[in-house]
Amino acid sequence: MTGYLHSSRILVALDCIIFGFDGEALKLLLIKRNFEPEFGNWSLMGGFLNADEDLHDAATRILFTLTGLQNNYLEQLQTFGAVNRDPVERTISVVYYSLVNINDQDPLALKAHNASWIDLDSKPQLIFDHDQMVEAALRQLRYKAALYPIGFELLPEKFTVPQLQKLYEAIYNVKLDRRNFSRKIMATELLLGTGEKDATSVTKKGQLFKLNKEKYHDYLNGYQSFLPEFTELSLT
Amino acid sequence: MTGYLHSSRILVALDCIIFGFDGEALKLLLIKRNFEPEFGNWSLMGGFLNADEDLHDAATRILFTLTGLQNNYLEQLQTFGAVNRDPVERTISVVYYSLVNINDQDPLALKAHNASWIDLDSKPQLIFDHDQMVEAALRQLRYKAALYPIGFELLPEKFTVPQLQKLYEAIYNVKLDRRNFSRKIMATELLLGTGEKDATSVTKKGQLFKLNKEKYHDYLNGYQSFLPEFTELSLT
DNA sequence: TAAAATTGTGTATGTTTGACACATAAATAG
DNA sequence: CTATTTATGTGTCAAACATACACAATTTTA
Repeated sequence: MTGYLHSSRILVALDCIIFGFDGEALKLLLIKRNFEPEFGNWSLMGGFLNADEDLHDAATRILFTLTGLQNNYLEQLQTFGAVNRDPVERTISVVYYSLVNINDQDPLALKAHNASWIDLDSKPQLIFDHDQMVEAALRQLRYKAALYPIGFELLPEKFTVPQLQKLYEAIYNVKLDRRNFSRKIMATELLLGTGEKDATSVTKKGQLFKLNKEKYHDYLNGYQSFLPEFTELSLT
Repeated sequence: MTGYLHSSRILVALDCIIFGFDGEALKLLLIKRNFEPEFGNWSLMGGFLNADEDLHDAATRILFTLTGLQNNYLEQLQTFGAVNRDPVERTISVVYYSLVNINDQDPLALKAHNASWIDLDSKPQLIFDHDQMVEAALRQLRYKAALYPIGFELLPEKFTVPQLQKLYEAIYNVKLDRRNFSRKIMATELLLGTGEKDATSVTKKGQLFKLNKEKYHDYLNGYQSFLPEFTELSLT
């Protein structure tokens, strides 16, 4: 029934949950607001939809503005539309979440927006309904990462199996068995050995792998499912 | 960054995908439009968000208007926001999907809106991007019904195990083994026997069950997962 | 009254998960 | 430089689960 003339045109915002991983914990890129409203409080990065702009393009723009990155994993999450969610003016917010490699971002852009990476565990209270948005994003990340190998989006191009394991442990907040995890991952054929060894880590032993792009896209397109057992984990 | 004054206020529509089940096939409640634009073509039921109305309330209102039903399963799916998706005016559409018992609706409301139940398999082409919406809704239904027992929302209060099986076969477009399905379902403890037998079906033998509401809510809240093996099915 | 169809329960097999042992290589402490 | 500690890579085994298939009982249909 779209297409009627109608009087209620409404402000459409976008907010973006940006996930990163530093090798130990899941992190969020948050903004300490140096502008009104809610000056001094923490929030997600956001912006408004322009009249001549696709929704997804707007999310891409907002992400680029903050991180300097353009080709990240970016997926629409949900739209928040309670009447009083923004006290200033009725605004609905289309929420996206993004997975980025924490090393790739533009530090100047971050500084300019007063943004910093915060451990998910020690997240401050956010403005408006942004806490609910983060909660929903984490749920979605957990679901999605169980069926599709999107976790790799959070890692650098080359990584070790234990690094990958730590990532999944951080996402699902569980301890996994090294041996079983390794076997499982290797069986997916998603990892290509590079022959190199990890030089950055404290312990130098891990073999560096990179992603098998072809297999990766097969999994993304759903021809096979990734680690379905994680779908059963209680998501506390 | 919500809260700025900003000039781009945009028309916000809602469209609703309504799933039903007639014992054999999954069905959609669709509208043959007797109004402009796109007069004579098929579309989803939709409407516009009022300025003083929560998003979810608006979806509930639209569903009620068409079906006369108020307490159905109703979940937000995704927001569609391509610039030219609606040729009349820039409109973003927040899409909801709903699961209803096909016997419970108000026939007068359906008539008044020129709506009818159409087999998913023989769906006509819909206006604008509504075909994409239906596709996304089916994907979501398949995902959700694998982890949560929301399929029951499509059945009458009392039903037989074979009826339930047919529903899952329709949702996932597969053939399931009677014996294994029955065992699996009984193990969930979601079914309470009523002692009665099915009088309506051609074959009168099936025992009628009803839903164990308590267990049902446990599953919905994610304390256990339902039939996770379906998450692995190829969703063609 | 017999045959066909549908429902309910049982059993066997192959696969996968999850728990744990051992060997090897690298880093660290003395 | 050597021994100890730490982290990584591969292997085995039992329990749980999915899958395939057999048979009995009841109702419908011919």
